Amino acid sequence: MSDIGITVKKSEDFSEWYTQVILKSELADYAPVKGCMIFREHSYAIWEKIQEIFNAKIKRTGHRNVYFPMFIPESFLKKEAEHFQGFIPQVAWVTVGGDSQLEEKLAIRPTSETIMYSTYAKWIRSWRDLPIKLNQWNSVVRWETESTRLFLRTREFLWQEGHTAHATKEEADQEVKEILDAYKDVIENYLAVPVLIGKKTEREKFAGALYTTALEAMMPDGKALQMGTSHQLGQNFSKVFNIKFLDKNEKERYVWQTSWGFSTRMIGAMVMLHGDDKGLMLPPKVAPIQVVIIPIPYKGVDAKVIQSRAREIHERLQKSTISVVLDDRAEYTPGWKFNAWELKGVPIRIEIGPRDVKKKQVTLARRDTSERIALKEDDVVNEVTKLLEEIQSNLFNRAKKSLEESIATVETYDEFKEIFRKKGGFIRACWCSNSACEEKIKDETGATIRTVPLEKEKIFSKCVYCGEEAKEVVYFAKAY
RNA sequence: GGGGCUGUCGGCUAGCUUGGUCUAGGCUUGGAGACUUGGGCUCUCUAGACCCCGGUUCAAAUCCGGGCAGCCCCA
Repeated sequence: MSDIGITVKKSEDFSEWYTQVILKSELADYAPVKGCMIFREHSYAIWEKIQEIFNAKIKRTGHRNVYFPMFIPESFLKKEAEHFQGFIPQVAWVTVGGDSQLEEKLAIRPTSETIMYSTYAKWIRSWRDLPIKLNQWNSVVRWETESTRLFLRTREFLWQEGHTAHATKEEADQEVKEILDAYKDVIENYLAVPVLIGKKTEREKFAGALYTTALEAMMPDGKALQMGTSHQLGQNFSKVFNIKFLDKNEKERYVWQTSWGFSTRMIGAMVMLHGDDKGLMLPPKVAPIQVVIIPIPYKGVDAKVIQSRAREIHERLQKSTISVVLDDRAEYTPGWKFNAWELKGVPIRIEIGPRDVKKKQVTLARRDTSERIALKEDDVVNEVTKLLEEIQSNLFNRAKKSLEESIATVETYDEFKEIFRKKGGFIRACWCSNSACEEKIKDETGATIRTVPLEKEKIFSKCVYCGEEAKEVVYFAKAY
């Protein structure tokens, strides 16, 4: 075993394992600037898949893509006080252009509410102009000073941000929910990452929002990772940016708005959740390469026959919708290739050797179970298609099971602390809805309320901290 | 926000405590070739490094200061 592969076990040194998987599978690399990363072909291809899937979904529901500039005048950012307070510590500024000092410094967007909404004010006059449902794929900069992690926390990251304006609160509520459902579909059914869905508390909500909904996943090290957020902004921004319209009754009204986003950090979640000691394990639906074919020639046996069989199978799969690569490089041994492609997370490997040729079969190897299956050549396309689906659901089911196992229900604060310290995960507890208790728990344990279920769960005890009457069941965890 | 650790060929590292044959060693990778191919084969040849800036000293990979970058722990 050389250093080409992963040299630590996921279960023994999770942090080191995570870094190695990303670097060695060539998903990403470090950039020369602190906290910045390079998305290499492998991770960018995954991101493109995600874009494809999500674009199709939101376009079906009337959203369109746009691009707004990355520079935001300071005065714009300051208009909504809460928003400004929330982002100011992390904003990177441009103060000089060429050799002249700028009159007003420009923020490099940490998010685009302000620049987009100042423009929405121009575009919206009448109820006929509504709704506006725009999305953009871009990068944002948040100048993290704490330690940064590849994909999870970087100073610049890729994301999509959707920004809508509606005539009524109900419509905006509906939009928040619709996007939340779209996110759930992408994250669970494509990335195979199961999530808890709910609202954020006042303390955790987006700066400037009326309320925030979010999707939270649980990582193998017991920490929760936020996979996406969808905010009801109310009229907070429309009032400060003066986004008004005349309704059908000729009455002037402020619009109701939403914003929502998910970022490349979800790729990090996928890596952590599905990867193993051999490296990456990609869910078939987002894997840039779903199948790799490795011919196994022997000297003395007719190598040409094996080559041509491999090509034939390759062609057959290419004609279907399966994304397939034929690795017929002579310089590497089959064993070397097995390891290399497993490291990259390819879901299915097809081996074709003398034994297979003789029996008119191919040998399939599953990345998720390491199982080897012999298949009749003629069944390849059908069987591979079926198997890809099976691997997809196997990955999700496994992760779902571990999510469920990570949730511990507690009634007392002692239990809370004990379980939280020992294994992390989600702690399900009753809460009095008082921010003071939430704050104390965070100070004393580091756990925050990750989510308040949308459909209230049945109260089963007093508030876990203060012992007063509880108002809701919530999920605590340490956050990434 | 606080504390700690680290930085040597592309990767992993030896050397640093006690400055001096270090002209920086090994493994791996990269390049050329041979031999092979059902789990990272083997052999030959070859290329490749002391993070940056400053200081101490006859002499710095080694000691000191600063910077940059990475990692860990606590809040």
